[in-house]
Amino acid sequence: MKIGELARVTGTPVETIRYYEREGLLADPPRTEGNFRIYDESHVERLSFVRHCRSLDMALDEVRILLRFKDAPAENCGDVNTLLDAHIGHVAARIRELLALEQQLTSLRERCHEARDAAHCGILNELSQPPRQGATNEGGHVHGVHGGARARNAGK
Amino acid sequence: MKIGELARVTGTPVETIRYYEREGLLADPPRTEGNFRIYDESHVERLSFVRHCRSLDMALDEVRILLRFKDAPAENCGDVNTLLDAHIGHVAARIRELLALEQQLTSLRERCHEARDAAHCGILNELSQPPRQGATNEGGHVHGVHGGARARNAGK
DNA sequence: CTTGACTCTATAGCGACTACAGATTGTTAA
DNA sequence: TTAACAATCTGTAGTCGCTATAGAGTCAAG
Repeated sequence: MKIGELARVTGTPVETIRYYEREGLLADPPRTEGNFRIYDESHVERLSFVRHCRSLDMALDEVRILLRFKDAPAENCGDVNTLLDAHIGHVAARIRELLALEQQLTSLRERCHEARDAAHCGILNELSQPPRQGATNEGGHVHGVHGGARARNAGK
Repeated sequence: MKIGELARVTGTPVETIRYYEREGLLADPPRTEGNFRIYDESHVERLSFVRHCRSLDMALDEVRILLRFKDAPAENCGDVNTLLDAHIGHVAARIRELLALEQQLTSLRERCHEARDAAHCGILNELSQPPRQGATNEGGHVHGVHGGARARNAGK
C-alpha cells in the first residue's frame, strides 16, 4: 500500500507519517520505481503502536524507548513498567497543578461578578499584584493549557 | 533600573523580558547613552501583571487583551469576565481529559505487574492495538502533558 | 494526451520561550 | 591606566510534535 492508504487505515495525516520516518520512529520503507513509499501490514502495526502511545500523551522520546523494547523481545520489560509509572506520575502531577490553578482562577473571577468599568475592575487590580507563591509551573515536566497547532486545529 | 534588576524583582529571565518587548507586551523603554534599557516602577507593575497572568497559564494573546483593558480604564470590563470564564473553561476541560487519560494509563499498567520478557509484555501487546475511541486530544484548545523547554529545564 | 489525484522533497510556521554567539558597555581591582 | 570581569546589546537558532504550504514529479482513467 502507498502512504495515503496507510494514513487512512491508521487515521494519521500523511505528513505526520513522513515526519515519524524522519524522526526515526518508522524505518525507511521500500520504494516503487517512481519513488513512492510502499508499506505492508508490519508498518500498519508499528504506526498503530506509535499512534496509540501518542493518544496516551507520551512524548516521542518515550515512544522511542518503548519501540526499542518491542524490537528486543527477549529483554526484560521492567523498564516498560518504570516508564509507564513515570508517565502516570507526570499526568497525575499535572492534574494536581491544574486543580490548584482552577481554584485560583475561580477565586479571581469572584472579584468581579458584575461588569464595571476597567479602572475599578477587581480582576485587573488583582492581576497587577505579584502572583501568590503557590503558582503553577514549578514542578517541571508538565505543560500549559493552551493548544499548539495540533490542538487548535483539531476541531476544524 | 536596568534589565537585570527588573528581572530580579519580577523573577523573570532577562531574555523573556526582551521577548515580551519584541512581542509588544511591554512598550520599548527609554535607553541610556550606552543603549541600555532603563525601567521604572511602572514597568515593574506591567511586567508583574503579565507574569501573574502567565502563572495562571493564560496565553499571551489573552494577556494582550487584558492589557488593552488595563490601558483603557473607562471601558466596560465585562469582556474581562468573559475571557476569564473561557480560560477557566479550558482549564476545566483539560482536567477532565487528563483524568480520563490517567485512568487509561492505570488500566494499561495493570496488564504487567511483574517484570517479564518483552515478548509477552501485556503493556506492549496492548499498545499494538488501536487506541480506544475515547482517546484524548479530541476536544481542541488543550495541550499535552510534556513540558516545552521551560518546563523541562525548570528543575536544573 | 490531458486531466486530476496522489506522491515527492524541502522549508517555514505554531507558542512561549531558551540558549547561544559575538559585540559593547560599565564597574572594579591591581 | 589597564585589565579583567559582569552586565548588557542584537540576532539567530533550537525546543516539541506536528501542520501547511510550494513546486515538482508519478500514475491511472477518460
